[in-house]
Amino acid sequence: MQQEYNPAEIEADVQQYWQQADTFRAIEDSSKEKYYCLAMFPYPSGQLHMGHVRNYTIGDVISRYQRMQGKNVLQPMGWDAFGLPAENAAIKNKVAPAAWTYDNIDYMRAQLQRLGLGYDWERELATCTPQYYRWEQWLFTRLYEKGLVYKKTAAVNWDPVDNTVLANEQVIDGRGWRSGALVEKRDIPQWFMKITDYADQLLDDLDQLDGWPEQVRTMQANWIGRSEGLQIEFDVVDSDDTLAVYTTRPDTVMGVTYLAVAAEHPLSLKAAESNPDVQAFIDECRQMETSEAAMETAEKKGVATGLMAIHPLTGEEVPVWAANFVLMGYGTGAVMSVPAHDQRDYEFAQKYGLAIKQVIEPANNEECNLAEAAFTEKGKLVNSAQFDGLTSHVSFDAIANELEAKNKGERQTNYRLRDWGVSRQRYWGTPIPIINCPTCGSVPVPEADLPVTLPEDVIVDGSGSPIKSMPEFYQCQCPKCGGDAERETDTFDTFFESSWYYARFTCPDNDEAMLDERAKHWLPVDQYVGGIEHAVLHLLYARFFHKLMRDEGLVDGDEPFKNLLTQGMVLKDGAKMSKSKGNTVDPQALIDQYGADTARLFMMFAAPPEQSLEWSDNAVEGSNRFLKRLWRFTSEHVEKGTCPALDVDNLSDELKDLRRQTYQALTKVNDDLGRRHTFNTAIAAVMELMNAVTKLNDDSEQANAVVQEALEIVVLMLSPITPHICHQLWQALGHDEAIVHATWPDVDESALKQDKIELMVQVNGKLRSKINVAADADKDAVEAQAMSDENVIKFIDGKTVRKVIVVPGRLVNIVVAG
RNA sequence: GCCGGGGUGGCGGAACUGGUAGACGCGCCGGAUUCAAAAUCCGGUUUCUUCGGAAGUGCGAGUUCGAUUCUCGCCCUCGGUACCA
Repeated sequence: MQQEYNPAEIEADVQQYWQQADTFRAIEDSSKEKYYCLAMFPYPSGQLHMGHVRNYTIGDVISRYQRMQGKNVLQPMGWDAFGLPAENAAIKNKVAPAAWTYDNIDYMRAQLQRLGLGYDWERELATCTPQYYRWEQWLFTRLYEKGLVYKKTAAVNWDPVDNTVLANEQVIDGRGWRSGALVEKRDIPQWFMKITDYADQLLDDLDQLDGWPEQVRTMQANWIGRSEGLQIEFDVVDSDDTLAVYTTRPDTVMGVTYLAVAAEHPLSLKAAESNPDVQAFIDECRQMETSEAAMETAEKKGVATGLMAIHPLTGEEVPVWAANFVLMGYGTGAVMSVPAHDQRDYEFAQKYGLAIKQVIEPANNEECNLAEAAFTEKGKLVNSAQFDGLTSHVSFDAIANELEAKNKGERQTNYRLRDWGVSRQRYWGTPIPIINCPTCGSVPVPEADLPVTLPEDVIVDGSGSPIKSMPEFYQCQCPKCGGDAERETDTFDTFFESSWYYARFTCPDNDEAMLDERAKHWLPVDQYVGGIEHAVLHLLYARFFHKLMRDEGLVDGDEPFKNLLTQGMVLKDGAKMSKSKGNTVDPQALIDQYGADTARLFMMFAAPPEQSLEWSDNAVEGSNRFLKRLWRFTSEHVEKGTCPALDVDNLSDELKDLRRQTYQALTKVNDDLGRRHTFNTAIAAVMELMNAVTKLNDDSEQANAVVQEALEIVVLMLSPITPHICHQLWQALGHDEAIVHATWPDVDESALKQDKIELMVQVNGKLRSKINVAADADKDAVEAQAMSDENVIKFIDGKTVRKVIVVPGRLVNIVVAG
């Protein structure tokens, strides 16, 4: 064994061994328990960043640990290859998005291999290949036939200078990021998926996901936002029009003093024909950003349309206002306003001098001051005619019944969740497999004609998608009538591809079907690992897709991901690493300098996976130092030659102690790796054990045997985290079989036994002494020993003992008076 | 704005079920080794202190024999907010 730790050499050798032995190839084997571990696949942006290193190391550690538990592990890797950055790079560097993407994939694949991640590369896939995306095109046409897909107009951000649609992140302070032009809202026809048809399932099935973090389930439940309420119809004065609004607070309906409609609402548009103020307001609203955050934080503005609506219960006339905070694409595009009991309505009413009418008073004797703010709690009804005196709760049914009887209202379940708009006016994505025929309308591309292949040899110049000006792409015949028709030139939202890749990994080579029996073998994913930023959108869409595929008979079970680990971000100087901030650290430099094992060890040691991780050059050095120490110590130990068998019954106290520490560390690491996924504390436990092993000052043969046992367990415990060095150390410790095939060690319970344990003694909750007691001592004996302790007497002498609390195995607290 | 996290020494973090606050590592300080340095090894390291102790986990209250942990109200910060992935 070499004296010097040489990671570059070791890692190259070990990686070559894995490759030659095809170690990580996953083959379906029903005789072993399967374990499917998946880390969220990367967008091939060019190089790996630290977030990737962290993500994939976590997945690899879990995979290797489970493999040592005897599971048949599947750990695949692929590329989320469609997306905006490829088009931006194409404009900047004048390369086609496809070529840029494939180059990036080649480079990043090599980086992943250099990290020693145990993937089954046979299953690699890239979503930008027709072999992959043809199946989502196929599924889309199936869903079209089922009526789960429809077309409607929806708003996009339009850059009038670049003549292109912008993503929300490309709109900065209301202006296009490249042109600087004021961005406008533009309504265009787009495809939608009826995710709202699955809203109840997506909500209810969250209960099945006990392997998910509670916070993610809560976020998803809030996002879906199921509510029970009432849809109420208002007639419009001097018109046949009616105005529908939805409310979860029918108890406040008697307090409605105005209605608010979206700027693009038909009533606003109608009013604008004769009212230039309304037209001016509509024009102004067209220059608003479409993002929810921008809408909610923008100044609330409105204009009276001049129209009046009739309150369905009181018959009173209330004004109809157009307001910028009401979204046309959400609900009915209109809301009822109760300024006395809704804070936003209150502020709007104050600003425009609209009436505030109290109809709820606090149920208990609380104060409420409507001169200062709205009273938004539930309570007791007042100024509400026949409903006076009812509680908010009881009045729900009374008012709903009354409105239903008058045919002016209907109980309704609503969701905050909106249908999924999947159309993108971009080039680098999956073509939407629809043909628009002047006579037949929208016609799905027949299965035999799939895939609709995206041309890859194109020039992207920032003035819109190239396939929109390629007749050879869009000119076609209608599959129904045979007449001239045009292909859809929009592409899918890239969340489409990432919504089912986890399933395709089970059978990526199948060119006859989207999925086959292997999907039923491997799914669900046993452990999914990825960034917390995907807590809602990606994970919700993937859950939706799983249910769609289930209903097509393609997969079993309701949910795709049994357990979820959401990892935190990698920071430097407290901020997310980004090119614009100039605070990036290149993982390649880290690997080149210290090797993959040091990179992996640092990543796992610096913080628990769910928390953000602060980058530190010094701490990397520390991780490297530990590996060097481990290498040197093992090498020195091996030099001493083979050691005799352990004689566990005749060891010195010191050696017994070391054996106890060894198995205490193993117990801790078992729990940290297997259950808690707190790799940082597992590593700390191993370091602590190594400190104890190093300190042992005993040259006897039996000491050598105890050290051998400890080192073997240390190497086994570390091997999922730093697999290369452990592979070599395992051989040096005298094993012929590669450590990757070794099984996880068992705890020797007899080594953990202790005769005496240390207890803390507190007086009035303050630590005053520590006592050693027999491990099996009863409460009375422990209490007596604590009371007679010298340091304790100092604090209780002459005082009345009120109470003594004995927490077995932990502490004694003596409560005294005076 | 709304939804969900986080805040503990000089720094990253530990304390898992309400029971020793600061494990482990970094940094720093002192020592050994060295002609010297690097590397390595050993020891110390929350703050204050009259050396008895006292205070201390973002801020302010509360529950408890006992609170980093539970409750309420704030402050700061991060993620998401439906066309970034």
